[in-house]
Amino acid sequence: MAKQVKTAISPTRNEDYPEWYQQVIKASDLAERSPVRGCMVIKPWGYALWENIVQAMDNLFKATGVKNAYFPLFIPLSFLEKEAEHVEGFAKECAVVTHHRLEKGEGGRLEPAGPLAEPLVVRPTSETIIGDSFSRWVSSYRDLPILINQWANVVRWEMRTRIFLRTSEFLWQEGHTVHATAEEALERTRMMLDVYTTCVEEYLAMPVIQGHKSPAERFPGAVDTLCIETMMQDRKALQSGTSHFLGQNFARASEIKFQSAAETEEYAWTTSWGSSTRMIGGLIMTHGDDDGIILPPKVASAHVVLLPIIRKPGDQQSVMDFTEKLALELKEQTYHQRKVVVEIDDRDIGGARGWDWIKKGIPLRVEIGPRDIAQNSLFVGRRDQASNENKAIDRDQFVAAITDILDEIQQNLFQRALAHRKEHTVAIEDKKTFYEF
RNA sequence: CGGGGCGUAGCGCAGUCUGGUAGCGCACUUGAAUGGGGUUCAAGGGGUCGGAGGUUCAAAUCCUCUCGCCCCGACCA
Repeated sequence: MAKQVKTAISPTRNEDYPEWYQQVIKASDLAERSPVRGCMVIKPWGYALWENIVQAMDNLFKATGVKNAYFPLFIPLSFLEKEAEHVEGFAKECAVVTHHRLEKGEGGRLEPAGPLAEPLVVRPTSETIIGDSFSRWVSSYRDLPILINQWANVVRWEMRTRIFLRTSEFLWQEGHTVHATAEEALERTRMMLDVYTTCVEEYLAMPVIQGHKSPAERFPGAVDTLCIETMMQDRKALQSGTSHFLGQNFARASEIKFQSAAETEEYAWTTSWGSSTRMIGGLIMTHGDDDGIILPPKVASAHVVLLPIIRKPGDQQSVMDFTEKLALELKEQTYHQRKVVVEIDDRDIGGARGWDWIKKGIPLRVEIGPRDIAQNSLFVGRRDQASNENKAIDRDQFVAAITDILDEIQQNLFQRALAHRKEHTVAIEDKKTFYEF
């Protein structure tokens, strides 16, 4: 008799949301905790998801004229001291490198040796080190604008970490631009917020609300910080990207000056904008259900898993042939600039196999047995539908329709998240009502 | 960093109060039977009991210190 298990994940979201989050990640095969405090190991299933997000976002950046570059991991301590408010905000929570050698000490232990003349800070963000380069890249208004992005890791020694949502080290992109006028810099600040909105809504299927951060929440040294927020299933908001108008603050700190057409020397206007692996945390908390994560097709690590069902040894050959031929045809389909990614799972582990893929959030599961082959059909389960709602679909129709089905899932996930947000949003016009609420 | 909880096999836990041969479930390996929703049976492998020091004939268990994890709070640029 099959074990009576109602949901693949325990506890459910309603029972204990934070614990559900931990469990759903464990079951998803996306990532795991590492021996290093607050740091995570991103496993292949999770990294493929990140690569797809990177790809989508990178294309959107480049479409606005942004180019990628790379700057050092280490920032001289003195660089961080240049911008007064920046100093305030970044004085804490940084990893600092003070030595450059290890020596064998007492009892064979390795001990730091060779103190550095100036400590190096592992970048928590790169305004200052990139600003240093910009100061040399800019001398004339003809050099502007400069539109740079880097994909990198950064370290922020947070007191409390949660996998994907806030880790000591995380992967992100940081864009840094330099402009001749405040208007142009402001326009860029808003433009990149729109790019984030597009990416998060169209690829991650998460409805976004744009806004301004309060002065207290503003990036240290910024004149204005714009952000996008998304509502999780526990009805809390998650910041999923920020875009900063830095005014001339960092230009003054880093001496980014240029000669204008009117032959005057002026400080440039800069922006910076970032988004990180936290988006994956948001994705999990937006779409996940009590059976695990649900990956939106446009960024899913894989689109469809084929599950051959072999009952008798004699069926092995014909089922596998049918499966592999189907895989080849599916892989030829293109879904939003990406070839359809197909997994074949022929492990002989019974029903646990299907549940593995449900927990991993793959959009489509296809069971292939002798019965299906006889009828040239497939038994298809969609991750955005109940786990027992599988349907028989004609094989050739499925191949022809797979991109439409994936689109349907993508849309469905977005609409579901949007409905959830609407249901739990209240418009409040005055302070009194707000505090009462 | 403050409050609370917890560290025993890959995961989840019992054993700790009352010191006496290291256990259970799942996972894993092998074999067999099954087979379209977590199947069953059998036989196996795997543990410095987070770490260090102490008490004792004897420590997972008692004492001291320490490290780490989870939740809440502050922080989250």
